[in-house]
Amino acid sequence: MQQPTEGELAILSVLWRLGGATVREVNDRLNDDSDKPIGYTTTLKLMQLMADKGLVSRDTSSRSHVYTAIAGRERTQQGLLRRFVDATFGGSRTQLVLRALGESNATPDELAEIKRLIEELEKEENHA
Amino acid sequence: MQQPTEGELAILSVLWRLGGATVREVNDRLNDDSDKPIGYTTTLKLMQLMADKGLVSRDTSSRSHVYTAIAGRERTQQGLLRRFVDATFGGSRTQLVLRALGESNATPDELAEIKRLIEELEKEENHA
DNA sequence: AAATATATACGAAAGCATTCGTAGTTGCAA
DNA sequence: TTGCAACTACGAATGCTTTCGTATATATTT
Repeated sequence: MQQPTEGELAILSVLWRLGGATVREVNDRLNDDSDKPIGYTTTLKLMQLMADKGLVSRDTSSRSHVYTAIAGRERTQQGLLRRFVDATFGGSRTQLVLRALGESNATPDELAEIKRLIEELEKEENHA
Repeated sequence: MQQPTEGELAILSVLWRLGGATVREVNDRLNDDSDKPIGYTTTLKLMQLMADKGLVSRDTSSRSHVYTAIAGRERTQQGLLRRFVDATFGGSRTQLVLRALGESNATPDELAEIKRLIEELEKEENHA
């Protein structure tokens, strides 16, 4: 599965949230969040290209085609994360985490959740 | 300070390691790690553009100009991280961290270091 | 039925990063 | 001093993503 570009990722994010959506719906969502408005045909074109690449499927049975993400969210995030860590932190996920936590405004709950995960990982270590 | 592109970041990484370096030195390093060789003039051009953008400074007193990073490593990583988290994890650093740790091969030492950081952050929480 | 709104399709332009060819310069070695 | 090696400068080509204009078809409203 090919990695999405930044524009494609924005569209995938909407599809992950909505499940399935028309170009109109996606384009509206994109323009809700966004500063600079994106033209309808721009979104359409991008989604057509994504269909060609296999990132999304589409149901063309009604006039307004309904698109659905094929690319999985976790898998896609993992792939992008790998690229980013390689380029920016020399491949060290730990460095990334340290930098991310260092300036995050993580809430106590979030910190607790991360700590819990770490403790689980440590348990796995011990079992191995 | 403008964010570097991916190619520029690769060059900055070398400069951060070496302190100051000529185009030849940077190009050699890039081609050490890399699969696909990068032409000398390609690196030269990129570094010239970086000088224009203020990402690096250069000492032109000798024939081989010596380049030095102006962009700081931590600051640059922070900036790139923010962009990435916004695009890929909807701005949630916590999500990023959870995903990064979930599949990392972090060593026990690294896990311990992250835990230590979290505990420090929790202490700060309490003080506030 | 005619006018209007909303779809898809698609070529092409625009924007940006990267790559390279080539010209011209400077140092060094034969 | 002649020639070769290494350097800078820079225009231009390439490649990729994004954006948009326009043609065309299909629904909906008046």
